[in-house]
Amino acid sequence: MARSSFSYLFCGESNEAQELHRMAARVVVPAKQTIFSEDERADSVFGLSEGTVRLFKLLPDGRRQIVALALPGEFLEMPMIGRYRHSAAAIGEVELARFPRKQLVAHIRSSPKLLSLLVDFATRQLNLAQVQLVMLGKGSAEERVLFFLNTWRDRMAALEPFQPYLPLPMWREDIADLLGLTIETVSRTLSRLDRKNVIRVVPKGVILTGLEPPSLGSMADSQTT
Amino acid sequence: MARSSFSYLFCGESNEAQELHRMAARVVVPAKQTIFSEDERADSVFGLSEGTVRLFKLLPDGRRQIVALALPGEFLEMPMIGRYRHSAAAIGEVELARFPRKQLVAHIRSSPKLLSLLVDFATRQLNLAQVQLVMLGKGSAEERVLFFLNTWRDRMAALEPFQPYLPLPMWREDIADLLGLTIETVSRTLSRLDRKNVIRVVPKGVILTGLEPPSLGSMADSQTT
DNA sequence: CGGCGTGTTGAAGACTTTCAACGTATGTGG
DNA sequence: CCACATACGTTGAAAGTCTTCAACACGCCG
Repeated sequence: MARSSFSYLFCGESNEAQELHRMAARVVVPAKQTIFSEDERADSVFGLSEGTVRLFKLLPDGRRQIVALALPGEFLEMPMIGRYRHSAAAIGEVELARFPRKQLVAHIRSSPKLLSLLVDFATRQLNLAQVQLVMLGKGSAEERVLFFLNTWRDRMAALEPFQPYLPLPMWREDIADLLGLTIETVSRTLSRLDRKNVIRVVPKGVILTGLEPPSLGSMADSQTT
Repeated sequence: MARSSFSYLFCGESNEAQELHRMAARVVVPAKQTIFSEDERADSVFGLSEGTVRLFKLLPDGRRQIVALALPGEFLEMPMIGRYRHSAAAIGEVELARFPRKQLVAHIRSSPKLLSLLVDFATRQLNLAQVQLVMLGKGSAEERVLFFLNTWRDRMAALEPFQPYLPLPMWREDIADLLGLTIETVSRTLSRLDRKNVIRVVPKGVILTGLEPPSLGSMADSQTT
């Protein structure tokens, strides 16, 4: 099994990973394609092997809020639930592991190890969501953008060694919908940070020149003792 | 064991509830008292038996964001984690079940039933957080207040039969910090909704006169098939 | 009865959004 | 290989919403 497959990333090198892997179908989805939509029956469960996926909710009038950006090793939704609670779409081309839900659920229920991993995963997601709540509730436009860049940098660093060049595979619209801003405000804020020499805005990313750790701690760890 | 104890509310009438109950110490905390603070070592895990608890994060400059309001039957934090990820404070007087964390964790790990319940709980919390993300990111002041009232009404209805009078045990400041607004804006918005005959503002609550279901669906269910 | 914590209302100010125009990049077809 | 079309990004000016600062009202408890 490849080190870059979802099952390995989620479970590590274990029997559980092997078993998950056997159960999964590899699916490649082209950029910008929808993977599933909110309220659909969740007959499949998806794990992300490669690429970035936006998880979002739509309001009746078309407003969109991104609730999370998924990275490799993460489920696109909580697996035990029978209906998708948000929509998912590929940002660039992505590679997914698709599981038949009934089969996956039965397997998870029978494995304390997997249940524990799932609790840890959910805990991590909850932490991420709550930190983002703080940003949306209390942060100015500049704080939100800096928070996003810091968070993104930390999450990327967990996948590959740090580089001053931080790739941003998503569009301005995605950043805006994640931070509860408009694309214009995001653009203006990035420009202002560039003028202040905090970052350098380059195509498809930024170069971090003067970025200190965020004020909310790295919320990536879910130490499980 | 009382029907109103945390263990019963969390597990239902089962052996697991009995065992949890044995492990718990009953603690009563007076109104406004802090229960634990963010970043402290989480040697105890708390479940809520009675009352309302605010879970919040503080920014270095003192700004406060409430990430959730806990109701009876809910853990105040994810139990498997060694350090509190947010602070908790009693709104009115509350009754808690306090568990020694090491013991509780060991017990949970050994019980697939409890692990499953925990996954379901985490899933529900994640859904709540994500719906709130949408509100904070995309909602106007009026939408946020209506969303809060609807959500609160739904959560209360799950505990006791619906009444047109909706008690609001928390202060204006809590509502403001939950919705990412100021107390003045909350107050003005409630007054405006009163003038529009959508609600009637009364001491310690509101009377719902013309409130339709929220636009985001009841996010209380985490159907687990 | 008085005082403090809490809630409401008003007016000025700040920040983000909206609407609009312009710039830049990418990719396809001639 | 260039030209143009389209999608994405940036910038400006006006407008709107929420915040801030301030004053006042209400209610509870000593």
